[in-house]
Amino acid sequence: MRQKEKVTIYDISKKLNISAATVSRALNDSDRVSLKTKELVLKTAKELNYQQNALALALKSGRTFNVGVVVPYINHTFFASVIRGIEEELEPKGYHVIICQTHENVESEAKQIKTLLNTHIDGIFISVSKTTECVKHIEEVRDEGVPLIFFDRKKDISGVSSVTINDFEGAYEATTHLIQQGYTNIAHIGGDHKLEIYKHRYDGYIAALKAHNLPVNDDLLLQVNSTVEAGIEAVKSLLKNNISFDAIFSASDYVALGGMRELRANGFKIPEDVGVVGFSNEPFTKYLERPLTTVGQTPVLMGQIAAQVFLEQITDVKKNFRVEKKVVLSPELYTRDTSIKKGS
Amino acid sequence: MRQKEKVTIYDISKKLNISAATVSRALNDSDRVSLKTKELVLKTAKELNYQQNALALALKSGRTFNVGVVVPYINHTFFASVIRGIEEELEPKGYHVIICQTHENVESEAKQIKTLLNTHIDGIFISVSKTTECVKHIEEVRDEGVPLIFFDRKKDISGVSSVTINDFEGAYEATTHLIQQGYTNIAHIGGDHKLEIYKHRYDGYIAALKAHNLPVNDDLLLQVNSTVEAGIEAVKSLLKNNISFDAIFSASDYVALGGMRELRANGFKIPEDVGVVGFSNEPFTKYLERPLTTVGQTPVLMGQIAAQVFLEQITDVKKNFRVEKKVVLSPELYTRDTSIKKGS
DNA sequence: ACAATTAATGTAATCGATTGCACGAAAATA
DNA sequence: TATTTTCGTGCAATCGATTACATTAATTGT
Repeated sequence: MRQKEKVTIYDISKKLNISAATVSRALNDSDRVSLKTKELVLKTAKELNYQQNALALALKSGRTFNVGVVVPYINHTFFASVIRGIEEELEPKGYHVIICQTHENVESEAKQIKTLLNTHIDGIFISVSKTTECVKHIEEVRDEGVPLIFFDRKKDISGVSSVTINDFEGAYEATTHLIQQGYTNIAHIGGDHKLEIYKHRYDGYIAALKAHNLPVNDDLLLQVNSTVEAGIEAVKSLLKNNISFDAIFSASDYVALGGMRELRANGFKIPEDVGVVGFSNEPFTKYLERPLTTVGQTPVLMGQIAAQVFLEQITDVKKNFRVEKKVVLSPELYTRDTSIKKGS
Repeated sequence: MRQKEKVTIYDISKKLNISAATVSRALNDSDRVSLKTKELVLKTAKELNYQQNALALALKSGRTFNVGVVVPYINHTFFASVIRGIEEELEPKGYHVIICQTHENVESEAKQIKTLLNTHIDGIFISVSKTTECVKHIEEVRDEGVPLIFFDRKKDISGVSSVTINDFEGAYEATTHLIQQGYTNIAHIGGDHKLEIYKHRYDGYIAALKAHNLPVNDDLLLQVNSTVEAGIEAVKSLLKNNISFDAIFSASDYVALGGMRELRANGFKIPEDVGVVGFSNEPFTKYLERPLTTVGQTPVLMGQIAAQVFLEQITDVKKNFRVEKKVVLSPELYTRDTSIKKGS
């Protein structure tokens, strides 16, 4: 099967004995073409099954109607949902979303961004990788004049907009909830503070303890990757070091899952002996044998808003100015079995 | 911040007082350029930070070095892993992967494919949606001469290659395992037979029963969507109709998860009262309070092989012939807690 | 030393669509 | 009727890179 030759405006122009310029104008509904020719062109275009060549258009106009989304992992429900939100908002406007994964690797992130720029996308949405410290590759995007929007995991770069959730608030609420349930010795298994989100969750946890006059115990503070395996290891280390605790506030559902597994393996009952709260409201948390209390982040909404910020931005660019917009969403605590003491 | 003007071969040619043609040839390492100019051009290109304009190249050559991957959901670990495999294989060759979701909706699928074709991708990888019956939009891809490769969920279309797993074998092994564990009254909660994979899993289940002289009971056969909710509903309906069973072989881990939840809610013990086996080896299955027995599908390998088939195909197209290639991978049973009777 | 090669570079068309400018015809105005 | 507008259309350049063909310069052979 050979490649079908595509129909171009020249084919239409030849068939109608008019110039390609007129055809182009007719297709773009210019007011400098007579109604008659317009209709004729439109009819013929349909007959020949004309499809505008996106590449030629992009080359000429500089706009591809493609945007890039860069995330650590596409199979984390949180990111997948944000992408869903972005798609929902941009698809009606004719945009196409190119999704890239970094697997939490800066080099990969830099490479993906470079490729995206080379593909001439109209904008980039990014949730930075855990290993991202140097932000040169991100500043480059800004300097090329390509709209960039951070979501969830951002870096402080001047002139760049972001949509995040109030991680502090989420952590504060989660921790307060545990305290109100009667837990007093709450461990926090968080993530690397290089990522703002983990720093904020940590801060929220600390603030909640202080607000309730509970001591902060450094032994109860851990920083790990957000994987099930890391959760298992974290609890193992707590137990090995004979550190006593009656609850865990984890900055990740995966870590919480691993932690609970290890606790059970060591004979602890949840929530009787140890209360557990996670973060992200991954779908599996709801369906566990004992559903996990967790902080939800309204990811679809986050994506939608990020897309809106992008759309504002591109009209701003046309007007030749740029506004830095910082949107912060509120999280929501889903109270489920793992943090509700039977007695209370 | 204004858009930085890009450096083109004309900028290089002006600076060196040579023609753009020579610059182009030098950059492409043509043997019709003197070594001196070649080096000079390469040096100047580096100095000016020249980046080839992918759009112009694509317009001229017809190749974009972009491929599209169309899946129902990107947040299903199975699909995400296949994508990972495709990326791993194609990235070194300079290809970029555009990921599209259909949300199990044919209309969306057709639209995504149309957009991909319009974006002039070099090939398409697809796992069709559940609702895909009419395959006109897929035949169109083939007819346009764009390489198309099915993975996992395929349709029978002549001239189209595919990479799948042996679902029959996986189901046969899973069912046989349950039988060997002493379960005799095994329900099968499958999926819509419009998808080959579910038909094959059903066939494998039936074949295993027959091979062990067990009767096939229509009451024990259900077809549902692969969601947790559907699993809950399925078990509800079995219980409501007083249909007795001592095991479930589910064609989906999500359904199995929902099913187990409902069983427990009704006081059934797993695996003592009811044995359960899922399908896909989703990561959460391993970390459940009671880890789920399930059939693994080597998705990364599937992606890699699909990519290889694609690469073969595009060289074939150049040679002006096309081979239809059907690769079938072997699944693997992960035996875990939910199907191992304590006594045995 | 002169014709015949060969090597290196330039010219211009091409990929498909857009758009500023120019031109002719028809319509409106004086 | 003469003159100015308005309208519809065409010409040609442009976006950036590639490449067949032409041309010039350098090299070889006799």
